[in-house]
Amino acid sequence: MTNATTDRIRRADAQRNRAAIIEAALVCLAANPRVSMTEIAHAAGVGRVTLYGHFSSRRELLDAAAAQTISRADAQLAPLDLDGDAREALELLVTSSWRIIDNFHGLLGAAEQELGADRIREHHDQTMLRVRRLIERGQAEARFRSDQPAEWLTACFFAILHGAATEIREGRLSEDAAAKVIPATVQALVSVPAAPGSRHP
Amino acid sequence: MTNATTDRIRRADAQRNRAAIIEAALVCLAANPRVSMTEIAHAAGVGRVTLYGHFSSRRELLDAAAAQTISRADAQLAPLDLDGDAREALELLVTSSWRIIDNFHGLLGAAEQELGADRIREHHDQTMLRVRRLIERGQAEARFRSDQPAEWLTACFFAILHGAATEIREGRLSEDAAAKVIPATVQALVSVPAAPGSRHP
DNA sequence: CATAACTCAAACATAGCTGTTTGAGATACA
DNA sequence: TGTATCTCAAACAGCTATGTTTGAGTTATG
Repeated sequence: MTNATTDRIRRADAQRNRAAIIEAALVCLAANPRVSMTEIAHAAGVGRVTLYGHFSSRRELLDAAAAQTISRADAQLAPLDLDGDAREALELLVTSSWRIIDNFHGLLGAAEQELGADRIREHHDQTMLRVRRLIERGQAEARFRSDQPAEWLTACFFAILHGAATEIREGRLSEDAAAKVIPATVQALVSVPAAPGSRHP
Repeated sequence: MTNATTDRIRRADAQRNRAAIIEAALVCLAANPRVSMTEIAHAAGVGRVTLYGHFSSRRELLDAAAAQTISRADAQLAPLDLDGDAREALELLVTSSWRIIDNFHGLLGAAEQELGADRIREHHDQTMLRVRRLIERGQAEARFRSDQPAEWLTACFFAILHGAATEIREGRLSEDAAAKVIPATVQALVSVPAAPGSRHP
């Protein structure tokens, strides 16, 4: 089984299994960045030897999973126009990205142990920077709270997204409900707080 | 070296080392629930054999770390009077607990691999329930937003606290700054949002 | 000061995981 | 249908980490 073969000439079953392995890797890594290759194989419904037949090392599997995640992120995030109203831009970003950011999280965790996994880190850094820039712009325009550092608000953004992914993974939150609460929660995070003296109804 | 010996009759150096090992375990587990015993020993400034001299297994060390965390939590959280104004109660809870909740997080992660680590899970569940009850009360009193499930707001509470701990651990947030932004962020999470039509300054 | 407690380098055994090989059976495809 | 690809059980090798033992040196304590 030569891994240098392009997808185009793989048999149907090999293609299916390869895709299943990558998907299983992303799911398992999100839950546990140190998941074993045996578990990933099992989650993909293939044997361990088959997994190694497709990816000769953990590193190679991580790279393939990263490439797929980056490709998906590029397809979903790059086209986003974040130049309009900061609130609406943030909501658009949240709505488009919350599912995929959890994949980054798992891969980043795994990448910590694999020296050289620069691509995934760099891509995630770009995403973080993008979020941060948007938050900074919202602050400059007084659309977002500026009493807290943008860096902290960015960290909160990701914390909430990952928290949501965990809730979904553990069955406590449905995807439908998530699509509603996540954007609202992120908006709450960045909203300018009411004046200290004002009372809420 | 008999581990059944009570602390009272341990030599001073043994007491110091034992405490250092537990503390190192909590710190290391918070960063990585699967940290090796070798790393914990190193972080504690002792040899691996010394660690095993004090704790005959990973499980025993986890239990001791859990016992200490529970004891600290009890000392710090149990006396809190959460019966007053929901906003103030939540702030009190945040201010008192954010440092210790990260210890629970690491221990819970480690506990996932150790069947029987029920005490730490149970204690954490109690804490979660306590937060959730408070949030529910705040919702019932219209002091907190009720358009999102209390369960979700509880998850966000913990996500923010853990996010903060990570930021501190990685040097991006100082403890001083954390003491300011965390309570404000948690308040933002639960605050009743402004009416959809109102505009912010 | 004498002695017990404590520490730890070195070495050992074992378990679990990664990575590899082999060959028979299954699957895909022309 | 023939053939190449693909899969995987079984087995192997090597590595890492856990848990254990030994004995010499260090530290604490009465």
